[in-house]
Amino acid sequence: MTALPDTAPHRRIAHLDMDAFYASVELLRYPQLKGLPVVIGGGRRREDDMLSRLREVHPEHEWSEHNLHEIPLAFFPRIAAYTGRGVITTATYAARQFGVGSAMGVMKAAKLCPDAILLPVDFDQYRHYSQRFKAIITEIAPLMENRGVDEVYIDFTDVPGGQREGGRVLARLIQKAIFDDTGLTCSVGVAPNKLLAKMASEFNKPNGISIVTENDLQSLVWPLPCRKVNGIGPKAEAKLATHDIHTIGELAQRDRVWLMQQFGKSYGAWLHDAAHGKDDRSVETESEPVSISRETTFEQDLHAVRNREALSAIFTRLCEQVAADLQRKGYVGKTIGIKLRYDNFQSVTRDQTLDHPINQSAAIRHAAGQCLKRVDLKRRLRLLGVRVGSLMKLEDWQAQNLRAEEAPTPPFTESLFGDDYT
DNA sequence: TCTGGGGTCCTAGGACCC
DNA sequence: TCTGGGGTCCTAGGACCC
Repeated sequence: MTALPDTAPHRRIAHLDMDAFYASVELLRYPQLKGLPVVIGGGRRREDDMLSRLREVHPEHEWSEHNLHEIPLAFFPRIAAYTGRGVITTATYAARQFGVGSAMGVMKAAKLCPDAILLPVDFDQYRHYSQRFKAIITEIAPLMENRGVDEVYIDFTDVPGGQREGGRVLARLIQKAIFDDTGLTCSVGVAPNKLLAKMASEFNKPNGISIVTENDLQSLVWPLPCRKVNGIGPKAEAKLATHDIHTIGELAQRDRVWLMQQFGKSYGAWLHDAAHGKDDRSVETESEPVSISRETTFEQDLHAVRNREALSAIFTRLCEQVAADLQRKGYVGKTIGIKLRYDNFQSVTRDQTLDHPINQSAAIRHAAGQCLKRVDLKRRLRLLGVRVGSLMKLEDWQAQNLRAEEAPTPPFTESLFGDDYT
């Protein structure tokens, strides 16, 4: 029997979080906004056509994508001019000083910081930079898990240099490689698992690194509010507070069985583990989507009868968008559902599972139309959504179909399902 | 001047089956 | 007069995350 080498690597998991990602990408295009309060969000309907306005006012200058950095500040839209229902996606650190933060309504932010510049979201641009920084990471450390556009987990354990200084050396290398290529900064936390790494990446923002080991649990993690745990949201926080549990340390002191009685077997046990820094989830490099959906909040609330035509057109468009998404990504799905939100913000969903998976807009619209018949349409609506779930790869479905020698599903045509949502 | 859009996962009840 | 025990699938809602 051979002894384990005494150099057996410690599990080292990194969480990397881009600093104010959307806003930072915008600052690369518009460096003249550096240091100013800038807010990204609001979405749709942005009279953003700064270039055409500039060409009118300053025709002596050749305005193009190449001199965006010369656009005078006066030409940037101010948040105070905004009217609509959007929320904020990101704010620069200068804007955060005013108490503006993500998920806040734009209108509320306008009150807090009326001089802030409001830029619309530009997902294509963010996706582009997202792919770039992720490609840089995987060149250095191939085991990377996507957590959305601006976050990843990375398994440092077996990467050369990943153990040095607890991961600090590799974290610094990755930070530098990303900055050299994109000009963007990020914050990294390295810890024995994802849970702690996620918390650690927040310790030194922006452009920071923090290293956490098992021994740091009591000193660094236990004093934090429970809400800092990824998985404890506003509801759980409030319920914990009713039991006089405010910090992770206070949570850790509670009896496991008692937590399971109060919060349910599964969540209670998880709370107990989390408070003790336990988490054995691995870094997953691949994942298959479970559902694909599209939804939209209307500019004004709509009524099913009085705004029937508008609603019907929106409904059709959502179905077409979902179908296009499915086709582009190569999926079919057999659970078709709708979601709507009433003017009082209450949401309801209905869904229906078909015999066969589909990806055609007309078929989706037909099934979703059936779902729509099962909800109360007397209240005014503020949101409508269409979802396709129980997904499978189109190629798998086709292969399975051939094997079963089933008759091919009849082609769906618009004329077959011309009926609308009532 | 309230409160986006895209997801995942969990729970819980009922249907249905063996 | 008293009524099993799994298992899986479907549906609705809700918590949470980025």
